[in-house]
Amino acid sequence: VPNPTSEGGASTALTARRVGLDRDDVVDAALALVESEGAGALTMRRLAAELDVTTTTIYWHAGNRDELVLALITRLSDRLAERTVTGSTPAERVLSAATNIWDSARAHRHVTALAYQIGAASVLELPLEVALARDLEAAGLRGVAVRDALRAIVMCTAGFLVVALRARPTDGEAPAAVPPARELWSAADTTGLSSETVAALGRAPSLAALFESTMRALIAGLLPEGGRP
Amino acid sequence: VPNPTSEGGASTALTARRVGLDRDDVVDAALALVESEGAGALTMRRLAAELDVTTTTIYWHAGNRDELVLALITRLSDRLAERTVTGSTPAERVLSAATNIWDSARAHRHVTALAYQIGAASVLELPLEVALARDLEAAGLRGVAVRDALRAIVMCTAGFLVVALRARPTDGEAPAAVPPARELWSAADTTGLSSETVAALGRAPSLAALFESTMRALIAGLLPEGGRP
DNA sequence: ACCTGAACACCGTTCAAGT
DNA sequence: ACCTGAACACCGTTCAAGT
Repeated sequence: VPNPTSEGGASTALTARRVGLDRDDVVDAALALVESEGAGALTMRRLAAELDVTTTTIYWHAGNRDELVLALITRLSDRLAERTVTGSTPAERVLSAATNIWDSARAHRHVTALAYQIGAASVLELPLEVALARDLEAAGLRGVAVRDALRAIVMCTAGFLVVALRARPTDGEAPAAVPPARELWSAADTTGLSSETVAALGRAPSLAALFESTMRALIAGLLPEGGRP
Repeated sequence: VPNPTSEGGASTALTARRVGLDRDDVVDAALALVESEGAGALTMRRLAAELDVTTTTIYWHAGNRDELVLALITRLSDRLAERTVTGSTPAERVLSAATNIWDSARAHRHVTALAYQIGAASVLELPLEVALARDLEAAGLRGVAVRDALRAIVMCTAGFLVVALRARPTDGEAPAAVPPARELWSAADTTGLSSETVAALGRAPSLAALFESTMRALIAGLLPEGGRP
């Protein structure tokens, strides 16, 4: 039986062989690993195996795990295509810029979830936040008013994302057996609430639809004259 | 020198001594550990040491770590004092109920952060969410409209909380060296943005003040006639 | 029923050593 | 400069065994 790996080529020394690995290679491999299998798959040993080196080689090129994770988030941020903002009214354009953050995060759910974990979400989203700031200025805001409106929009988006990005059972991450909303609300003391409302509270809303309507309400309250031209 | 621990009392067998431990004792100790030192301090060995037993004893009483964490969150939820809702207009009362969630989460930051991690935030907040639902109905909403307004408010609050509850360097959790907003925005490509706005974006906002103004804007957009009586 | 001791299969990280 | 091998101090979890 032929050996498919490490066959052919000048057989060099058994130990300390030169692999020709780059820091970029390590970060790229780490990013690919997280994108395909989630943050839980990124262990130093697993990554080393993927690159066919020892764990210590990872440390030499990319530092410890925290540094590696930050590097991989920055790498994706650089790669992230600038999304275009559409809409004719200020409110519509701001909504579009916010939706870009929402869509981009869901398109890279594993890395985004990891970025949230270590508090580096704005490192990842920076270019999209800049675009949002521009349309906030175009809507008539300035200085701290832009800052406050931007942070409000970004934070509310983050709130939607923490539930949208939650690891599903199919992900392998095996989330704890937390009771679903239906069980929670049927067991709660809901005296004073109409049964119609209690029933509705037990059903999960459509996140995408709720995100849009919430953002519309929020943006209308944030922009001068509700963002109408 | 006198031995301060395990001295005095009938010296029983060296192994398999009856400790008289309860499942409640284990969950209480786990809760106390997380409240005082954060989720990172909750390891099975550490908890066992705290209770002066072996790790296997924890498993026998409380199951694995996931079950234990869920139990500890449920325990705190039961203990959480019902907070009173104040205000005369519907909008004010809804804001008060939302602020209760915000305040309660910050009063129990470590457990709340843990609950968010495993997606069990609404287990912890359930009583406060019920109170919010009541005032949403009092404001004239019904059924799915209550559900959607409640989820919007709760999710936006969650977004603020993920940054408010972020582990500080003083916590021992040693967060990764993610660059502060100032560095981020001064290095970003901010062409088209006024320098006044760029400077503002580099400074962190007051979270508490921003939470209140954001909630006011959101609630006004969510309630019929903006929540005015 | 309640608890221990030992073990298994993992982690991140460090350090002396090789080429 | 670049990489290995061995080790340290941790994890969660299981299992046979004790009383």
